[in-house]
Amino acid sequence: MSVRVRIAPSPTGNLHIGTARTAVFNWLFARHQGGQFILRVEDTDLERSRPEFTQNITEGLQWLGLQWDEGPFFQSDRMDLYKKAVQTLLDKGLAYRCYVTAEELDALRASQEAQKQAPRYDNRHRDLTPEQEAKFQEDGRESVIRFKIDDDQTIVWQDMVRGTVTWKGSDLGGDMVIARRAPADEIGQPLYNFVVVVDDVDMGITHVIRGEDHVANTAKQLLLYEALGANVPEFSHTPLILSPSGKKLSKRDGVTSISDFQKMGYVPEALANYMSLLGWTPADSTQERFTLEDAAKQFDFKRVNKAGAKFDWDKLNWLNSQYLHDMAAWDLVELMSPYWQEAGYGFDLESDRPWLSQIATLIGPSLERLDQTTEMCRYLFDMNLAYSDEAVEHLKKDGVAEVLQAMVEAMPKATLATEEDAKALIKEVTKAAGVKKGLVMKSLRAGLTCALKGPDLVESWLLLHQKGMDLKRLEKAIGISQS
RNA sequence: GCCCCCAUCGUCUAGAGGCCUAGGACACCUCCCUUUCACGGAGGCGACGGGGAUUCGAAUUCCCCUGGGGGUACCA
Repeated sequence: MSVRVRIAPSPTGNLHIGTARTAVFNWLFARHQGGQFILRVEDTDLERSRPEFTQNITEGLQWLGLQWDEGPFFQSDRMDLYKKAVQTLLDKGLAYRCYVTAEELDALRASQEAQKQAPRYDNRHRDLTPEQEAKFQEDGRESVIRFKIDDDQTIVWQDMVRGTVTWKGSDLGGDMVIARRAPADEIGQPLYNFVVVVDDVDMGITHVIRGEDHVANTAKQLLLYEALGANVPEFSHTPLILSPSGKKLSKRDGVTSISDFQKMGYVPEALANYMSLLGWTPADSTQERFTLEDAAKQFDFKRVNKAGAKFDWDKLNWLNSQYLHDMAAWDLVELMSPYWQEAGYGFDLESDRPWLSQIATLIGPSLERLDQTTEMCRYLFDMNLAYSDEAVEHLKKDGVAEVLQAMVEAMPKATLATEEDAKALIKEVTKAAGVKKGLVMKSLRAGLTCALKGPDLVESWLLLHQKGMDLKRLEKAIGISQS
């Protein structure tokens, strides 16, 4: 039988990194097995689900390179199927209507808590007589539908990452609600744990791969498979991504949605690479950089960890920088240009092509995240750029104005097309002014780039020269130097 | 409270009884390259949570403790 897996995000927020990592594992497994990867949007919570989140999720998955083979399917389109399944359980006597009110339930929980007992439903309406039920209905009580859970049973499954997992029926909290409150002659909105099973069965899912936070759900769902008379899939519960403080990563931890990572200038290859490394290692554990395709070739749950992994920005940044450094100049230009545009820099992708490529070659190796290109390249675009304090301090030193003046005078007579040209000119001015070369270099850097740190000076100069920015900058710098 | 799970450098991890004086990567430190900053290169620092047990031999097996995490909805 061919492998079928799914990612089942809930559109109650943007694509979360935890969901994305689960998607990565599902995708890798599907590809490794030559199976199908299915996208199912779990929007049974009508209150919290929003279409823009669905869009964010699908775009994020595609951006990461996690293309699905089937879907997206929406649970909100499949309500009839679920209600029919609820009815089946009702008919089989495996589920029943429970008329307990929210207040009664609260009271029950409060007393359990007071006695330091685990909160659980006491199954009080499991065996209502027809007369009792009629009475509740006459009183106008609505009902939820509960699935019977036998306290005495033991639930066992072989988890592909955790091995044998055992659960006691009595630790499942009593008979579980599978459909929300509704008038007693209707079936209310079916709930998560139930619809998941109906869908996984209906869609022929062979392997359920999800986060460790779902283990208790799996125990409940296994009972539902049995009740529905369906084949049980394999389960894999992957370790969670933890915040640097060690807790399950949540929205509270700052950047957690894939679209935020994208905005910050992470490339999808790096992020996907990093996510797969969080909890999985290739057979050759020294191999840290790989594409999703390469990982898929050898992906195996035997090499997935059980312990949660803390999210480490440093390592992600490093991986991202590696992808950036290896990128062809023009590819990098295309990724950086949106940031330049946003900053209001003037350039033309067509006519400035060679110039832009040179910029990419120059700063590419220093780039860790794409968004850094804005500040890193500002001196190449912005004539109103402010001088750094250090640069001003240097410019005001004795002799600097003279050096710059000598350069300004020598420049119009020289050609500045190659590195050699620039170096020759520096040498010439250094000699004529009778100063140390270091002073010329530093002054030039301050005058030309408005800072004391930055990319290679000569290369930068050449780039500035092409746009006629060098002479203007130096003249402005002389003004500062003499003020 | 109750249930379940986990436990190797600061972090991600390799390790499935002798190959371990515990390997790699990130971070950090030093040096080299470079009259700047990065990049790159070469080194360095740095861990088997504790206690028992099994064994000739344990990071690797078992038990207890401790610590951490997850779950405990008419959310997903």
